[in-house]
Amino acid sequence: MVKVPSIDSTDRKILGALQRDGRLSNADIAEAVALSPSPCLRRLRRLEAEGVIRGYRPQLDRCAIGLGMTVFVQVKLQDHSARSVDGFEQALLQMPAVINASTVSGSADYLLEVVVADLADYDDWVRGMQALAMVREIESNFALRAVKTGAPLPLAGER
Amino acid sequence: MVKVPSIDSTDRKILGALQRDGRLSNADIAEAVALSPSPCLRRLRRLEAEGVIRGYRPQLDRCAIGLGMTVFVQVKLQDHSARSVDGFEQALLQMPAVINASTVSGSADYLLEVVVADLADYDDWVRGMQALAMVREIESNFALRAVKTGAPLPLAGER
DNA sequence: GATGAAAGTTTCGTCCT
DNA sequence: AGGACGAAACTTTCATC
Repeated sequence: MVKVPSIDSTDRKILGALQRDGRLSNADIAEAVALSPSPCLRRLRRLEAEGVIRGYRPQLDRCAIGLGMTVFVQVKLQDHSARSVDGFEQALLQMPAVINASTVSGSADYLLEVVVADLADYDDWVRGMQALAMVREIESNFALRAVKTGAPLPLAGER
Repeated sequence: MVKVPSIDSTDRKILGALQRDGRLSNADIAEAVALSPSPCLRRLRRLEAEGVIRGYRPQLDRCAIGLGMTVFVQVKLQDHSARSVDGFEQALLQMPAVINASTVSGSADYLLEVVVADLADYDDWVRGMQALAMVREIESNFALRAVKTGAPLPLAGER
């Protein structure tokens, strides 16, 4: 039997409050969800311990820290041997510019989100990627304008 | 002349510490960057006020909150009239399932990241998207396995 | 930018309902 | 499982060097 954390409606309210402001104190969360601080803190710690909350992050303005360019990169591998797959994924994990990576359905094997300062920086990064023997094909799609970024996850039956 | 927030190396250290733990107290940040709390707090408040730090968010386990499916959706519009573009983007902003959206180079106009509970939920969402008159084409690429998610932004000259 | 002190919060253990 | 209380720890803010 697999462990089912089972999030109830109060937990969802806590997560919702935290998504609005991730630095809310327990007292503030408790007030927001109409609970007293004690059970609220117990729930919060449980959510953290069970991994529902994996951590906390500041949302940074990429341009302000010199990362003006976001690129979505589709990658196809030469083959899907364990050696190629593991080697490639290991390489991804060691590239700071790659902030998100998934295997995907469709014609590509991987979809990566890459952040760099500028085109020259991206060129450097692509060369490093092309140097990997297991990489067959790389397609780059540059983000031109952010329309919606880092929206909170929908917690209810929202669509 | 545009405002240049000008982030120095100490600011970058502060942002780096916060990216490791977004709930760090000012005292802890100060210790991590080898500064006393007073100037550290001043810098932190400045970074927040200038929008370098746009907010704080918990990193949630999508599966644990019932969002087991992530889909990358490429959308082409019928035309690029202001009416179509504005209408479409307005619609995106009102869809909770769309957590990221950018215009992109390449054959598609937009790349969206959509989170839903399951295929039935995604089908519902796609129908809503197809119902928009300005949408010409939708291509869905399902995330099969996350290799790297929500990595911290590279702050130095990292590549 | 550093230091030190005071005031205000937060967290957490414990007990009770 | 939620609520209340109290103590300890911590954070922030301020004035001063």
